[in-house]
Amino acid sequence: MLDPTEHEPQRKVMMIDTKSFYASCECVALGMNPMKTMLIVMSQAENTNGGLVLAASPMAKKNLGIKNVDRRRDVPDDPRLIIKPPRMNYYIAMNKRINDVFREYVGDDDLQLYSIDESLLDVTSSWEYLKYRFGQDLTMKKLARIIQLEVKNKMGLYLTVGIGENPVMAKLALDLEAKKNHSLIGEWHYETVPAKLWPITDLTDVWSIGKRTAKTLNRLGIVSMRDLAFFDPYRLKKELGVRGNELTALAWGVDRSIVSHKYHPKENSISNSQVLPRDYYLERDIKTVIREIGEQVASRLRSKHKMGGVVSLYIGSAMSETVPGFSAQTKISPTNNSQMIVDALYKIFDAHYEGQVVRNIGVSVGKLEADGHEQLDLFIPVETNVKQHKIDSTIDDIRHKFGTTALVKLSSKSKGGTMIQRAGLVGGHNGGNAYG
DNA sequence: TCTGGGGTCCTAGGACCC
DNA sequence: TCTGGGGTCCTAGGACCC
Repeated sequence: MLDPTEHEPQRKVMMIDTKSFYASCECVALGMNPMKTMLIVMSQAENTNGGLVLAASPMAKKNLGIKNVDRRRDVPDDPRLIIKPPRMNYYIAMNKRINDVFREYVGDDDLQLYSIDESLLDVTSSWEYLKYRFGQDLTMKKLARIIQLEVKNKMGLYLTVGIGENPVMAKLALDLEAKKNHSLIGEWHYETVPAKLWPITDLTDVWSIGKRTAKTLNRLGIVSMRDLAFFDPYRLKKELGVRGNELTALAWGVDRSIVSHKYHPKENSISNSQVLPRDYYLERDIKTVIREIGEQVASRLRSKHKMGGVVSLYIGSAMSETVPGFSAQTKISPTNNSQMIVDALYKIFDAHYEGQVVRNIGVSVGKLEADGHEQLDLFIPVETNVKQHKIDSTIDDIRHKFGTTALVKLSSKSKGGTMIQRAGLVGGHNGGNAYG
């Protein structure tokens, strides 16, 4: 077979993440070295049995065997271990500083923020400039080292760098090689994919392949990435639809997307969800939490000046419950009004609820659009609409000034409410300030 | 894993229209 | 009516990632 990747884009791409990001940020805040300190960041929400490990420093992982998502009870009682609550806003600020460093090496168009601790850099178009600046013998590995050192010197953080000829290859190099190398750098090319990717037999190690997909592939007799690469692509397409095509490309390290052509995924939905601290038996209590989460989502919509046109509710049953949970959604006329969103949630709930014992509740609002031109619902008197808007804005003001707990509706103080315990959370983690 | 939380994308199938 | 086919919109559910 001729080289099927011969005509694929050959660019200079890096996927960079920060080693144990949250934990490392806490280490440097204490003036300590992230690679030499045993530290974990642990949330302390009521419903996680007193805490959940969100990040562990390399030494905490290595010496104490702590893993992310461990529970408090799994954490050994060791006097050397430093335990810190999460401060999302601080991590967001640190992430911004790191990306400011990246902008010295690539233009804005060639930088894509992938997650809170991962960024994609395409240095193809700045390569000549970079060679001029750092020497004609510059290589991607050398450049990775230069960037690592700058961030280490400026902020005390250690970067892990995956280098590839396209975004997905850089991501694979990061996940599958860089993290294991002492240099914290991994470099892949199309030619090295067979040696580095194909031997993998635990398919879930590969980005975008989860447990279910791995199982489906196994069922087709595919037990390694090599098998995947050579599996009949037409049959795979037939079995898995477009996903089949994506998987074949993945096995060859192929990805035709270009960073500077990145499409800006417009924010499509805002959601909040929680595992309740105990099983909920009473419909009234369940509805109280639905209202709280609905109000929280509505408040986030308003602070982003967005309105949502579809509301969805997810109810998860307790483990002991035989009746399954449900999720359902409904279209609404676009709004960010708390009462309208909660009303829609209640309508969904009433239509589907069959008395289940509940442990999980989620609310999502989608079809977002900019607010400011809200259609007034013709069936509600104008004054009511305006008045409701005023009430919501006032509540938001108070929450901004005094924190989320300052104003909790009376029913939240009943047994069902969880708002008080959850106050101050950002993205489900403790934001470390009044309002995220 | 007796239950973390926020988010995106894809698909199947039904309703409805031309 | 034992009737075709294409397109769009909508909902429920699945899968995966950080």
